[in-house]
Amino acid sequence: MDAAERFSRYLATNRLRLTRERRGILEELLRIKGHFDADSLLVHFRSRGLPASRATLYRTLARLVDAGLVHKIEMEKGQAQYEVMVGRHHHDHMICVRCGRIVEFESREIERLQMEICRRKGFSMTGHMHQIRGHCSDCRDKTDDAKARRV
Amino acid sequence: MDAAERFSRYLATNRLRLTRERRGILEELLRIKGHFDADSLLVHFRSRGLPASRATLYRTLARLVDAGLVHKIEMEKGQAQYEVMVGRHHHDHMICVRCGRIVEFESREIERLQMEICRRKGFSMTGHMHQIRGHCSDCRDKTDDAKARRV
DNA sequence: CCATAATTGAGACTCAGTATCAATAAGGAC
DNA sequence: GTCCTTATTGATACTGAGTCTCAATTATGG
Repeated sequence: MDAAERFSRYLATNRLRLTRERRGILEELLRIKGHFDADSLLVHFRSRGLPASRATLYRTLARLVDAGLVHKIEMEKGQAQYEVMVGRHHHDHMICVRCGRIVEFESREIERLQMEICRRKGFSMTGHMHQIRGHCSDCRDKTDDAKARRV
Repeated sequence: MDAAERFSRYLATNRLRLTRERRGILEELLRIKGHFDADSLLVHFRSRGLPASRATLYRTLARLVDAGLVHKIEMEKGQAQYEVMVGRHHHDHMICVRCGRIVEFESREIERLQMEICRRKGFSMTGHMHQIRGHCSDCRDKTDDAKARRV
């Protein structure tokens, strides 16, 4: 079952409608790789004359997240980032506080420990957010250089 | 070394000044247990006639976070939550999406795995945010009841 | 094709936090 | 203590990211 099909079914089961805008947005998103935010997506759409207002983009992204086709990455500040989850499985993110680079990671072991913690505390998990903040390999080197020069 | 002393030293080393407002805010925070947000803190201060404007509260909280005396919990939406970290060590949070309850957890093992992941990816961690979202024990029961009734 | 209800888009609005800037007040030098 | 420099404060304006409103439009089921 492909992404379009999955979205159709999601919409149908929720008594929502498959509109031209929704179809267009999903179609275009499937072409995008990596992370993006809602407003740059709007610019992208406008620049190609694709139909979609700001409101509709935000609304459709929320639907796609709900349908499990897109993942929203809440940032500490600034705009949320999104990524298409078609053909990928769950992962978390390391975010470079210097250059903004987002590096993915996954750990079965951490996921398992999380479940275990929830079980112990009587919590039923619906989701989680695990972000590691720091300097990516490139920026770490630059920072080291800066330090070295300063000494 | 107590909290006031730690804050003084932090301010001194950063060429910042220990003002009446800053002293008062820290003093009052030390009385508070649990989690709180900036605006309810403002209401609290106003109701007792303590001196502090909204701007100063936000600014001072940022300083206290920087000094390591307070921890800021970025929420998915709505206001950030804060908690005083004096005499406590690091932990992460489970947040009930139904009632907003915040439950703390800690896992040496997860911390260790995080470090390991960073090492492997050449990332140098400056911090992390790990939030588990779901239903707390109370709300889970309520939800189950609701489901049961619906059937 | 019709009726109904969901959707859209333009722009107003909200919310949480930040910036501005003149008045005030620390903190160090003397 | 007095003076000087510079940080701080508070009232308020502003910002950014996202949400809401509502009349016009359009998908869907009958």
